[in-house]
Amino acid sequence: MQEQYNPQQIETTLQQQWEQTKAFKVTEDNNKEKFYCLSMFPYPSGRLHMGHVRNYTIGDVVSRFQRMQGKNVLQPMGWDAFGLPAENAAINNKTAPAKWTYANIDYMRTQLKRLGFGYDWDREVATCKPEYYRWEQWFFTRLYEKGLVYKKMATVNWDPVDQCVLANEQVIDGRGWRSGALVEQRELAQWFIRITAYAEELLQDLEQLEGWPEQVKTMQKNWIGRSEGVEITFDIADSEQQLTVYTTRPDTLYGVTYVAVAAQHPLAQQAATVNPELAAFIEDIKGSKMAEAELATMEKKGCATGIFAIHPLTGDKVPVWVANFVLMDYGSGAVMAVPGHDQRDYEFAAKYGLSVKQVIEPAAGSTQPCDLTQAAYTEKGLLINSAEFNGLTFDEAFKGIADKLQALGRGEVKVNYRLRDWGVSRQRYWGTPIPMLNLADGSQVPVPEDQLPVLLPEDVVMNGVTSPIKADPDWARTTYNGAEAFHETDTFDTFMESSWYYARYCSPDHDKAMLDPARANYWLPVDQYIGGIEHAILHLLYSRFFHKLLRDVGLVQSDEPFKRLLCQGMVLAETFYRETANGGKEWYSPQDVTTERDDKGRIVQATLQTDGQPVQIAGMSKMSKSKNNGIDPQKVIEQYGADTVRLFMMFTAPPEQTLEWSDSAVEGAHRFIKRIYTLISDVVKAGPAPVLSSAELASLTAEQKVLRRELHKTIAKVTDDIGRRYTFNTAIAAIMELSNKLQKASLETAQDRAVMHEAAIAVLQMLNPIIPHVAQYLWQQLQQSTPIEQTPWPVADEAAMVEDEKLVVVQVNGKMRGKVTVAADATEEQVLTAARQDDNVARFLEGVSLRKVIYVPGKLLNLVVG
RNA sequence: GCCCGGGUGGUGAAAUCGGUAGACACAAGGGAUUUAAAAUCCCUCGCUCGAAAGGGCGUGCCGGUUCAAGUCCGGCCCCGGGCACCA
Repeated sequence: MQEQYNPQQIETTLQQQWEQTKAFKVTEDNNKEKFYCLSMFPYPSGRLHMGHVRNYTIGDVVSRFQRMQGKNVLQPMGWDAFGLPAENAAINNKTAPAKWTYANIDYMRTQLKRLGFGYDWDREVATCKPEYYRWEQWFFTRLYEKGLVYKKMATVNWDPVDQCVLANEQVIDGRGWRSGALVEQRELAQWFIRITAYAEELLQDLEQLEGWPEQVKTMQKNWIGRSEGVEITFDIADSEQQLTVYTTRPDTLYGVTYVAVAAQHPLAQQAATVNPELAAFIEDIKGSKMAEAELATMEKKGCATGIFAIHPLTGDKVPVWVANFVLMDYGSGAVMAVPGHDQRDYEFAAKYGLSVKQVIEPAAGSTQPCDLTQAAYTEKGLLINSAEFNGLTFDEAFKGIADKLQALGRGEVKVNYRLRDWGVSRQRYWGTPIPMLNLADGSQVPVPEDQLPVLLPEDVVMNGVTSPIKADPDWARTTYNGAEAFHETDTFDTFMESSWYYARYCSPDHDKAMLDPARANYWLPVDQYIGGIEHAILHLLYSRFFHKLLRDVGLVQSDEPFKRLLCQGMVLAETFYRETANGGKEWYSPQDVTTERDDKGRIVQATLQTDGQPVQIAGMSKMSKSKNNGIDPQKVIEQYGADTVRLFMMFTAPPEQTLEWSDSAVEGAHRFIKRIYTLISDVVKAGPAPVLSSAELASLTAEQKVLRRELHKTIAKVTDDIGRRYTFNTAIAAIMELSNKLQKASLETAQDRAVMHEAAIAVLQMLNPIIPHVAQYLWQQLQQSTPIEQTPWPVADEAAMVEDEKLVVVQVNGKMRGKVTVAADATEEQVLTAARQDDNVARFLEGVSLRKVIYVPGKLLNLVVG
């Protein structure tokens, strides 16, 4: 055994062994319980960042733990390889997106291997390979045949200078990121998948996801946004036309004083042809961005159309306005406005001098003041000014008004969802070509199955504006039934690829179908999925949707893809900057900055290493390129080894919380490994240890018994912390406490050594999922021949944990005044007697009478006095 | 703006079902070892009053429930994630 801990040597040696023996390759085995542990696959951006390291360390710890529980564990890895950054990098580096992506994958794969993650590398997938995306294309054509795919006009961000579509991310302050031109909204025909057809099931099935965080389920529920309301038809005055709105507050129908429509609404468009002021207004609001956040915070603007709608119950004429907060893409593109009982409508009415009508008055128990000169009254209450519905409650009025509208043929009760269909068309190159053909007559058909895949050319030159497959007139040209046809040149949203990769890992080599059902159904659903909270809605909802689609075409049997979900927090680091001459900020990497602390340990000054001059301290922030505060995992591995990085990640914060990078905490993690190294070293040096026989267990000294009790309590806690609670930080803390005690324990007698040996074995096994390299190395030093990851997890011995005494806290009026040690089976009276004998407790009982005694057995005694 | 989280010592955190607030670490201070340094080991460490025993205060802010509140309830402030074309 080497005197010094040498992580580089230990880790690379073991990693080579794992690679050569394919130590983590798995196949289906019906004699073992399966466990499918999946971490969200990375986008191959160039190098791993700390967020990846954290995500994959958690996954690896869970996988290795489950393996030691005797399960058949599948832990795969792959690449979410299509996406926008590859196109940008290709332009900047004068290369092709494919070449850049493959180079990144190769580099990042070596990084993952250097971290010692136990992946079955034979299952690796990259979504940009035809072997992968061909099945996605095939699946899309199936969905088309099932009527779940359709084409419609939808709005995109349009850069009028570069003549290209921009992602929301590429629009900065309303301008194109490259051209700086004011972005416009433009309508394009795009493909949609009918996720709304599954809205109800996606909502209902959240209930079976017991292993999901409540927070994520709530977010999905709100996103789907099921509501019950009434769809109401308004006639248009002096016209045959009609206008449809949806409302969840039909009880306020008598309070409607105007109707608002989107700029693209047919009525608005029509009115604009004869109304120059309206036409100018519509032109003006075309520039606003399409993000919902933008929409909600922007100034509400409107313009009267001159058109009037007829109130379906009163017959009154109400004006129709165009408003910038009504979107054509949502619902019918029109809303009824009740300024008396909706705050947005109220503000809009106030701004444009529209009338406000009160039709609800507060019911008993109302918490909101009702003063329509100040604000809308938005609570549900009792109806007034509503003809025969006066005096009714919300529920009564809902039904009464809905029934009346229905009888008049002017409305019906309808369940509505906030969820919108999934637009999957992207006007970019580096993605899966959409497998549809445009025919001469303007219709579209799916690419026939025998012509799949539609290949994306990889050897291309990017000009930064037009997609190479759009720029090349020959790429799209083909034939269909002997006639000329053109391939769709849009590609899929990259969420398409990430919506089913978890299933492809089960049979990644299958070339006859999307999945091999036998293998897929052995492994699926995923038992534990781990990834960032930023995916709580979109990716996880799309994957759940895809799983149901896969089920409905007969490829999988389960209803949900991920049984249990863990959302890990972000990784933050300190940020430092200097103001530049033009008032901007130049950010410096924390790795190039030296900090000084005051005597309380607070950072008081930071200087740049290269020039020794001070920099501004700007606090903790998510590791990012823009703040230049990313810490390169590679450097840390070179300095301390992969085990230290893994231990730091797991110890410093619970997995779902944000984690703050700290160089000194990394040092601390490294020190702990060195202490374990020394501890095992001492055990090895102390000489051979007998196995503890039952006779010896009976003859242990008091100290040995205490040590064994600590050991087995620790085993119980660590097993619960890793296996059930996923609080790896407290599991590690418990092992640290135990090892602090082991360090002080005697190794003199054979029996001492036997107890210590038992503890050393268990400590290494418990640490193995977290720091597998050094654990295996030390394991070998203890003359253990089976690789540690193949050994069963230690089991806590109940008999060893029995305590004969308990510490009971004594409170007087809820304040801690003393502690008494009593026999484990002491009665309440005995504890009370012991408490009264405590000097300090007695002091607080003097001169007052005991009114009440609360006793929590074996834990706490509260004496209420007065 | 809407939806979802979070806020505890100098710092990261712990307290699992309402029962000792601060486990385990980091930083800092003191000491041992060393020719010296590194490494290692030992001690102190929420604030405050006190020589000590011990007392008072303390989990973002205000209020409530309870024998007992970091934990439950109501209101507020601040920070973070998502908002449908970043992944």
